[in-house]
Amino acid sequence: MKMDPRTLLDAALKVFAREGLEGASLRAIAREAGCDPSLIYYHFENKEAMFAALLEERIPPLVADLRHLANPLDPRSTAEKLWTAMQLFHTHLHDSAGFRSMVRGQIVRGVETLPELLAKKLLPANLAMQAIVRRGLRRGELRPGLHPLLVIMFLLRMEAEILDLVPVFAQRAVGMPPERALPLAERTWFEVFWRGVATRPLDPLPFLPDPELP
Amino acid sequence: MKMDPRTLLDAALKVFAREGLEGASLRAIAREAGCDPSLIYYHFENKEAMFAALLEERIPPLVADLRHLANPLDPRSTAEKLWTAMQLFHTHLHDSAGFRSMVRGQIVRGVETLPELLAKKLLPANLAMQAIVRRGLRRGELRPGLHPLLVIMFLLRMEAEILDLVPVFAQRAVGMPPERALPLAERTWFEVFWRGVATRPLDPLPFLPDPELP
DNA sequence: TCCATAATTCAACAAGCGTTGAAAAAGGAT
DNA sequence: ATCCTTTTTCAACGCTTGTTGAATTATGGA
Repeated sequence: MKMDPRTLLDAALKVFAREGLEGASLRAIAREAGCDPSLIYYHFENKEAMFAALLEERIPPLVADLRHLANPLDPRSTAEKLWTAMQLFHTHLHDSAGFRSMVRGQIVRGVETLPELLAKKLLPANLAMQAIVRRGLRRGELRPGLHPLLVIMFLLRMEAEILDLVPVFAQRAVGMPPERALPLAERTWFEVFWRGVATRPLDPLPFLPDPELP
Repeated sequence: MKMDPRTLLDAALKVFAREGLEGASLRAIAREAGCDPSLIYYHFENKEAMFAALLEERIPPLVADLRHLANPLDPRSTAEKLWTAMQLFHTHLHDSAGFRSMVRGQIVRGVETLPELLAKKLLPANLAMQAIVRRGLRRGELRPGLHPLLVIMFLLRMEAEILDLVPVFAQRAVGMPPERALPLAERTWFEVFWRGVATRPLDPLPFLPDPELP
């Protein structure tokens, strides 16, 4: 019947997103894919290798897009670049709740093998983000004195938080379906963030999408 | 030798903070307390009951303080109230990394018995925070149109994030010992947040502590 | 000192985990 | 059909987990 490794990865992604890296059991992944757990070991070295494969699909394209964005010749404003960076994280990682929770959880817990690999892979993304922020500081678009790392942490951690929590909270708390609440939360967050870090917080942000869209 | 349940709770707190609710094993807690795992069942009904006991110690005082703060007769500005609210979460929950990760993790995962109890306990805290935000909106201190729940989520989730991540990142990324990096990050975050949500973002915030303190 | 009760440990359970080696099934070429 | 190789399943190992009932030790009052 020849199982496509793709199917296994898709199943794994589903389970990782629900349960996180440690919470996702091979048996659950196998159940999701409709096969025996041991079959996974025929196609992948082990569970972490599956996760690494999923990251490998997502991180390089994200890094490439971020590098493009950080190019100083790109004439867009720092505001628009940061907004776009946030959207890039959304489009590349929105289905990787397992990834997000792991990055966060494992960083707090200590250094193991996977986060180290992860840190290496994500370093270029971090550098690209820093380049954008430093350029914004030099050009006077960002308030002087802000620590670039804190700026990046604020923007991206909250975006991850929104991706995780808003779909759950939306219906019961805001009374909105997630597909409307998510763009609203992201837009609101970026406005708050940008006013917070900008030298001229009251300048309009014409690149933001219309919040009144149906 | 009569083991004080207090000692068990302290040991549990340590392990919960390191490993989270699911990651913390009874055997690890028992090791930390220097006793047999089964002894825990003599003093507590089960693991979740231990966790609930820890919450029981912390949430009511937090709620009481927040209620005081939300009192409309308290003449302080909305900015100072929100800053104080953030500090209250810090002082009451800074040692409860397990609590923070659980609230976040379990909310995403779905509703089980403990989070439901938790939601009930935290509802008054949520209402007090909402009261502060709505009062700020009425008085024109907060930008009109902001969703109160998003405002609260932004402020407190990032505070939790800072408590979790800054102690880890401080040394290696910002080059500071945590005891200096943490106040800096909190202060910076609140400035960003307040400029983001305030009607007059450029007004000074005289109640903030001096960032240049030794 | 004896004894009832409280406090603690021991040993084991069932369940779930990641993983493995061998057995079974399926597929393709001759 | 046969043979070889690729793919899949079965059964099990060793480990950790939460939990429990019985056995053991400590404690305090008569």
